[in-house]
Formats: sequence, structure tokens, C-alpha cells
Amino acid sequence: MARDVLLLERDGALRLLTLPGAAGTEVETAQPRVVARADLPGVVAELEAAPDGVRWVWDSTFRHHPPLVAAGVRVSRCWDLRLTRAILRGSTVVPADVRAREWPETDPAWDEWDGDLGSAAAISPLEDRGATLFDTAEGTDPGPASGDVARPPRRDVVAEHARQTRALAAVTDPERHHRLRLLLAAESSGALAAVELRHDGLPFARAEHEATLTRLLGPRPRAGVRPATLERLAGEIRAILDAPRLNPDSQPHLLRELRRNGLDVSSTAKWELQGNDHPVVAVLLEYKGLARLASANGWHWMDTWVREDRFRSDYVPSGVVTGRWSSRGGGALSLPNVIRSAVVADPGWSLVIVDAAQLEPRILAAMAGDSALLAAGARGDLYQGLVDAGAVDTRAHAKVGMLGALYGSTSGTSGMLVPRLARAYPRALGLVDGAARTGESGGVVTTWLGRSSPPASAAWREAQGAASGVGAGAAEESRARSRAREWGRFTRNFVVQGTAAEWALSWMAGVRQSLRRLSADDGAPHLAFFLHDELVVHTPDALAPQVVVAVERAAVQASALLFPHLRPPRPADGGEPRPLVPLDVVVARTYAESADADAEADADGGPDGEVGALVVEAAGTVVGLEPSDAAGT
DNA sequence: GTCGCCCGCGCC
DNA sequence: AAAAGGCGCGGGCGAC
Repeated sequence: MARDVLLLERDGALRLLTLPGAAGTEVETAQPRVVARADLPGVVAELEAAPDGVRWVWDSTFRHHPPLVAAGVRVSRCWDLRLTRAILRGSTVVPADVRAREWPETDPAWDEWDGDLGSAAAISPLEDRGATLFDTAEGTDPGPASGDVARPPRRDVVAEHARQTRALAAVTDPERHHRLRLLLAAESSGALAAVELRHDGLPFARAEHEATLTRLLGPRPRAGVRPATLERLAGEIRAILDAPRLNPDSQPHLLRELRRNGLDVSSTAKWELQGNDHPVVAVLLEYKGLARLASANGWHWMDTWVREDRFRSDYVPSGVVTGRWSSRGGGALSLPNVIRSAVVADPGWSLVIVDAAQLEPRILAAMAGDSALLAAGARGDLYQGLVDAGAVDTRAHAKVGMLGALYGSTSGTSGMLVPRLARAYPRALGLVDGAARTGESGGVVTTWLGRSSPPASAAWREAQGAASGVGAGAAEESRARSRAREWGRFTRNFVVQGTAAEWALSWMAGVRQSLRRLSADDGAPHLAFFLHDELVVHTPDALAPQVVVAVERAAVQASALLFPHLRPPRPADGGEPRPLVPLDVVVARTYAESADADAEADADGGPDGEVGALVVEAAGTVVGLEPSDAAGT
């Protein structure tokens, strides 16, 4: 087992404390090794080369990994105490008294661990933050005024490591202990990947993007001027609405003019406009779509976030309470479909684009041990599986019904379908219903691996208490009930979204480790993008087949790590067992060639036909997951 | 002038 | 088909 090496910073000096034995050994017996900051990459590289490797224990990956990566050194494993602390102190898997003792609410150290060291990037988007953090840690540069980065660290790594070790030891149930350790490892590995994703960036062809912008918006205008296409559409809108001075970007003004023209709308939202039979609707929707492109991903966006044919953004592990990542800068996690054709592999390189199909319902099925739902997903398309099983009549209904079950929909077609699913899959639906009830009554829910939801706020609890007291008004009561159901929808979704995020992190960790062992004469493959349940790897052409094998194996491994008790599910009509989470894998030149199975299925008979532009082109290769691949290791 | 809110929409 | 879970971001606009 890899030994733990604690990285300590005191008064600007670095010390390495190698624990003599297995994780958790008392540190007092160890002798610290003082390392000059400039020597750190070399020392790290040397320790990484040790037979069993090491696990770096540090206060934050975002402090220490960027300078190492900039120096060409990438660590294999770490324990990111800031991220794991946030999980452990909230996890109901750790006995409450232990958490209260280790991390008292009044602990003055709390603030020191609370900051987000990734925040500097938002201020200087295209700088390589490696050097900046380096200087900041030395105290030579106060850096941007973004909390942690400006403040010298006072985090006691030794004490925190001991606290977390004790908290883990207090989880005596072996299964829960194992899962929690897995979560901490996956979270920490994700932090390493996040830093590397930022450094490596997503291959992005400026010329291709410019061509798209020019085609859709017209030539680049001077700053502050509407692109030609938008100006033309704005003119049409003004003419149709008989409002010569209308600025279509002004929602209040636009809403007034729409209502004056007889449209019964209460907002300018797209879904509301669509319900109106009026000549302005089509023009306005086109305007809104293109205006969105111009402002969110236009020329200014490209100048800000794309340099040397790489799009770089900050990724923020656990930026979402459920454990999903968020991003900062450039809207990385909402990179729209229309510009994905500009994501282009370097010459001689390919993109391996991988999507974990219908991840959330599959994860729910596994958590709940719902063998009927597992079987429904075992033939590939889970939504079609619901139809084949007779639970619902169409694939579209299966999809909205399942989303309704995961999100807590109560009305409309979606809400109407949920009871049908509940009859067909009582265990799965029972799990999310239970999570909703827990939230409605003010309780905390926890993911499969042990990440707990935040407790309801004091204001929420107060409102619930007041509404149930004597003399509570009807309005007060109804408002409280509504807020209770809101929180129930949050906790309902939390357990599924959070566990899916855990699966995805474990998957990515496996992929990352595999990629580290691959390289060719012309370079090594690297993660280029991570989008909740989707990965893009940028790889030399020659290694693409090996990357495909790696992502498939990692998916099977992730399922085995989270759900070791589950046998690979079999279709209801017999046949070979299939992976719990099948992958859609495409080897392509551009991201636009990704195979969005859902979009394709929708395009078959639905109004989303324009998405058909995304179907795999001849240049792309769709790789099916054959049952034999599931054997993995 | 700057700040923060709201709205709307992109992604999962 | 309908407006339910999680985000980041930009424009408009009112408060300061």
C-alpha cells in the first residue's frame, strides 16, 4: 500500500512528513524533510517513482498541484484534506458525536479550510495559475483579492489528517467504511484531474468557431454593436410589433410590446412564447437563440477563454452540493451544441468522446436493488426497456416519466406517468420517495458512498414550526407546505444525482490512471473535458483504440467498486449480462460528432429533428460495448 | 460609476 | 410534452 506523505507549509517553508507505516500511523515518530520550493517538483517525481508510489496528503490540491503540473510532474494519488473535510464533517455515516468533537461549529480553524483555492482563475482567465499560486504561497505576491489565495495558509495539515483519520476509524461498519474511503479517494482524484483539465485544456479551433459565428451572426462587429443578423431580426421584430424603438434585449419593454400586440404571455420565456400563434414568435425565437450565441459564446468569449487553440476553464470539484462539479469561467459545463464543431483534435490526434448512457436511472436501480429496472436497462436503451416491459407506452413517455420521478414532478404528463412507474418499479420509486419524505420533514439524506445533504436552513425549520403551531394562518400553512415539498424535491434528487456523481468520479479516476500508463512517440493521451456523465479524451490517433478499452474498463470497474454485490444485469428476455452503465463511445475529429443517443432517438419521430445534425458522420467511428468487454478486470 | 438582483437559457 | 432537480453566465435595470 502506498505510504502517506504529508506536505506541510510553515512560514513559507515546505516540509515532507513521510508516515512510517500504513495510513493512520501516528506522525510523531516521523522526521520531517525540509524541501526548498524550487526543488519540490524533483522531489515529488522521485517519490512518485517509488515501487508502491505514495499518496500525497495536503491541504488543497489547488494549492499544490498546479505548480507541479506546470513543472511537468503529475502526482498519481492524493488526499485533498479540504475537500474530504467538507464531506466528512457533514456525513451522517460518521457518528454525529465524533463529527461534533472533531469539527466543532465554533472551531476558529473553520474559515481557514472553507476557502476555495480555485477562485483566482476567474480573475485572470488565461494566466497559468501555477506560477501565481507559487508566488502567493511565498508571500511575494498578494495576488488577486479572492480570499484564500491572498491569505497565507494557516491550515494545520497534521491535525486535520489526524481528525479525519479518527473520523474514518469511527465508521465501524466495514461496508460503510469502505464506501466512505472510496468517496474520499474519488473526490481527491477528481481534484487532481480538475487541475490537469485546466492545464491541458480542450482543443478548440478558433478558425472553425469564427466560421460558425460569421455564418450565423454575420461578420464580427465593432465592440458594442449588434451583429448584422441580429440587427436585421431586431428590425423585423420592431416592424411586426409596430414598436420602432423596441430593444428586444430588454425583457420588460419586450413583454409590454408583446402584450400590447395581444399575446397572452406573462414573461418573454421561450416555452411561453411557443404557445402563441403570432408572426413575431418565430422571428423572436430566432433572435433569442442567436443573441444567446453572440453573448455567451461569441467573439468576446473566444478572446477571453480560448488561447492557442485551447479552451481553458476552472473546474470546481463539489462545486454543487450533490458532489457534481461546477465550473468557473467560460461556461465550460454548458458548452452549447452549436459550437461543438469547433472542438477539434490536433493533427494526428483524435477525440474519444464517451457518454455514460442514462446514468441516473441506472444508478437509482442499482442503489435500490430494483432488479426489474436493472433488467429494463440491460438491453441498452433503458427508456425503450420501460416500453418493452409494458410500464409505459412510448419511449418519450418513459423519458419524461423517469425524469419526473427523479425530479419530483407532480403535474402534467410527466407527473401523470410517475404512478405507472411506481407500480412497475416499486423499489426504485420507493427509494426516491423515501428521500423526498425525509427532506419534507427536515431530515438529511445521504448518497450511496456517504455524502450527506445540507441540513435545511434555520429559516426553513422555523417556517415549518410556525405553520404547524396554533393560530397559524392558512396562507402561512400553505407556504410552509410548499417549501417543504420544494426541499423534498431537492433531497429526492440529491441521492440520485449525488450517487451518479460518485460513479462518474470513480470512473474518471480509473480512466485517469489508465491514461497515465499510455503514451506514444507523439505524445500521451489526456483528459480534455468532463461533463457530469461524459468524458472527452484527446489522444494520439494510434492510441485511440487503447483509450476506448480504458474508458470501458474503467466504467465496469466503477460499477464494481460502488456496487460489488450486484451481478451485471441481464435483459428480462434472457441473453448476455450487460454492464450496469453502458457507454456510448465515439472516436472522432470533432466534438460535434459525439453520438447523443437520446437526441438521435428523439429525432426519429419528434420535432427535435434539427439535432439530427449531430448524428455520427462518416469520419466518426461508433464503438459498441460488446458483452465480452464487460469482463474487464 | 459599481453592485446585486432578476430573468432567461445553455448544459447535465 | 411540460415547466420538476442541479449549475454558470450575460444583459438589463434599479439601488446606491
